[in-house]
Amino acid sequence: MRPKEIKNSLQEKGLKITPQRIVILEAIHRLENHPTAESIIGYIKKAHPNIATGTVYKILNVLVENDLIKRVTTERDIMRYDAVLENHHHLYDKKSDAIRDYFDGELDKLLMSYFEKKKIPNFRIEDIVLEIKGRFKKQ
Amino acid sequence: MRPKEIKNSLQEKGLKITPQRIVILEAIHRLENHPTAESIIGYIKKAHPNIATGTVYKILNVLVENDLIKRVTTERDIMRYDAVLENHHHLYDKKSDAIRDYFDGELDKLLMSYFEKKKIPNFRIEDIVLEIKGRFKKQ
DNA sequence: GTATGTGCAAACTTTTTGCACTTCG
DNA sequence: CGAAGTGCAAAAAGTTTGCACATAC
Repeated sequence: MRPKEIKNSLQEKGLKITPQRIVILEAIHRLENHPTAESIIGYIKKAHPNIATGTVYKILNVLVENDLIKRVTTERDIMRYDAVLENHHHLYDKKSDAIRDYFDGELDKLLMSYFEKKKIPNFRIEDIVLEIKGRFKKQ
Repeated sequence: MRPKEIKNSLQEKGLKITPQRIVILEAIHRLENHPTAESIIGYIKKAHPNIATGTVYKILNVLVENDLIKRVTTERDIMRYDAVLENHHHLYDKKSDAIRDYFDGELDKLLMSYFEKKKIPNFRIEDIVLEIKGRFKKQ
């Protein structure tokens, strides 16, 4: 994602374009493996030591509320963030805390047709994300 | 789950049977909607006001480590627990914080056969849980 | 009796909040 | 210029830890 696109995405949501927001969005796009607030702060402070921790948290909440980033579901009590907005799934390593993205359009179609036939009573599905848990093999 | 079964499940794991552990296991089985530590503590303290908060957290960790309960994945920084051990999926309400269980053996078979054909490179799948996000309809 | 578990309070970690100051548009 | 955003420090929220005492087996 280029700087121009980041600025546009903020503007489209009616958010002011500030250096802090740009830097945080860039960091989440750059950092692999669904960073925590802590790792985003660590990464950013190298280049921008004056940015405040509280500001990072506030901005992360604003970005989530405006659908510019997503929170990743985990079993832990720490929040992690994802810059990928297209529909995708997550691979969770059972031993390490690694989480990787998994894209599979064929699977998405399969699920869509499955749930078109089989409705869940009293529930309107908007979105399905698979938590695929297992182990990464050393390559 | 009857008291006898709870005791057996602790015993099978080589854990000592204590009143605190029994009460906590009962609470998680009884409380709907995947309770937080806080709601478990609140529920328990009504009948057992002397049980310590720290003890509840320690016991929850022991129970998770011994596969007697599971942590539920959420986007929030609060841990929630699940007493249901059989394979199942979760329905997340986008507006409230409600999470309901969803059982679907047909879906499980479909996914199993799908991933038997289509392997994920460098990953060994152990378990698949669907996060089905949407809205509960008022009935 | 001894290993294991509990109660309590303090510490720690992560996130939120309030308010004066600053900046974007 | 005014609304929105930031920095800072304090507070809140959630969880863990250490240690003396208690209990299960």
